[in-house]
Amino acid sequence: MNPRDQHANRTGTGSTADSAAQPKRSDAERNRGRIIAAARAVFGRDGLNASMASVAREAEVGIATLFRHFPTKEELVVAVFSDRMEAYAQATAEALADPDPWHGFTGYIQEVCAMQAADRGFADILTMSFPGAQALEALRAQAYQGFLELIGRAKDSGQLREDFTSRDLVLLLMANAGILSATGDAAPDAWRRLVAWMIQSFQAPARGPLPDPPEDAALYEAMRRASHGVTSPETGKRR
Amino acid sequence: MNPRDQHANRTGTGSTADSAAQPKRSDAERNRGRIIAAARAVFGRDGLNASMASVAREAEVGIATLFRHFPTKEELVVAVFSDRMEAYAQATAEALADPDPWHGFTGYIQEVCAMQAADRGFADILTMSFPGAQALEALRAQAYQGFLELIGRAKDSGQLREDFTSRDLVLLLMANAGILSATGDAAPDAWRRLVAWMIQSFQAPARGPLPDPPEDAALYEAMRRASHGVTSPETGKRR
DNA sequence: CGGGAATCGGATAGGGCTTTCCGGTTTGCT
DNA sequence: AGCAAACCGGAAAGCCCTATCCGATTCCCG
Repeated sequence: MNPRDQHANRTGTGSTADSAAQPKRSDAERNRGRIIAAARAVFGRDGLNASMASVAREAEVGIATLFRHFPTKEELVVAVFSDRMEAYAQATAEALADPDPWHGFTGYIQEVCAMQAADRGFADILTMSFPGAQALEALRAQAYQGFLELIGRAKDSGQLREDFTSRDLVLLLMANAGILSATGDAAPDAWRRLVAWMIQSFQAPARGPLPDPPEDAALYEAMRRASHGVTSPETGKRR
Repeated sequence: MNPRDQHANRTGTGSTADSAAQPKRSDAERNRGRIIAAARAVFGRDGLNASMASVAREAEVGIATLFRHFPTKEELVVAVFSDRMEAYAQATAEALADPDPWHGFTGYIQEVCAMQAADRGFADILTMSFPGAQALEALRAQAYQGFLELIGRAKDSGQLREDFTSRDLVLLLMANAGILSATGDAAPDAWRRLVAWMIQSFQAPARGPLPDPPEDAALYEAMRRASHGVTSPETGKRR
């Protein structure tokens, strides 16, 4: 209808930033940078529930400018967190390089939880799934594969309980997100204590039986649902 | 100005319900019951973020009727959850009656976390503080005292790690709330696995040192802040 | 059974959120 | 310098939230 409606989706396939795909006007390029920087700050401080308006305010651009660059909130989230997700995936590689399997395993868990603590938005992302953002999900899958390898080595070395599952990391990430969101910056190091308790429990030998972990499919479903309250205002019942 | 504006605050001092303080009209009494029953169902299913409108809809009363009975959302919350809070406080008494200190201790933790899982609203309440609701806070304090006693006995029996603190229960409740809110009913038993991991880690002997737990004051501050996004819609930034 | 007061409940205020519209401004190229 | 295309950003639409207003209804008591 309106010839003005050709939203700028030439920047990429909707995934991460191709950076210099096509030269845009200088002010557009500059504003894109300001927006991403602002979003990084705001999401990091307030989590993914921060409003688009607050991002625009922080970036000192109009709200419409924000939506022209990122037609949907999810696209902004992907643009902002693709690099953190890369760091997340790469952390498994570094953990696998550790000669001590147990040290690599525990170090990885602590590192990931520290990343959650350092960036409230990233903490949300790790417990959500965005089926539409292939770039993000591919990196998550990559990290998952690396973690599986990490688990195998730690079990083989006899230092990780045999009944530990990759789903237990997901549970820990969800639990950690709960502590982070509850304590906020009133108790910024509280999460370390939880992680320490859990890691000591992961250590072999087992101290007792455990209830079965949730199915992979169930956890995926939960993560997929969680991402649905983010783009549009809270419906008042989800969660 | 308007002679009709004398909102019914004769019901009490603004705290909990005095129940049968003053005989009201039969329809008022009936509606109060419907509202509380509806709120119990809605908060239990959707958590404290459920809207007042949804409670009114479930109760099949007008929105104004709801607000006349409970002028603020917090008052409704207090009225609905005071009995659950009593059960919470009483659970410590039952746990203390257990001849095996460790069994009493672990049973209590599992019981409380199960209460969180069974009622999403109560899960929220346990990680929040409502300084204005003396009744609720008194019960919480009572439970806290009982738990301290439980801790002492479990430590004396040599089955609980010496470095366990009452604050660790708060952390566990926050972590559990995180898992519950993330998994929803996609993985309704996932929380049991977290609790089992944690309890096994609490068991003596210690497997290693732990980072210091957060200060009591810091946790209280966090719980106090958390309760602020509940009565009015999320501001999106909250300082 | 009738009247007055207590109670009900839809409409409304006022604010936040995401997303769209469109007149005004800036940019880059000639 | 000049001009068209690209871009900006405030205002507004549409939805959900808490909380209030006020005409219509119901209850209770004499």
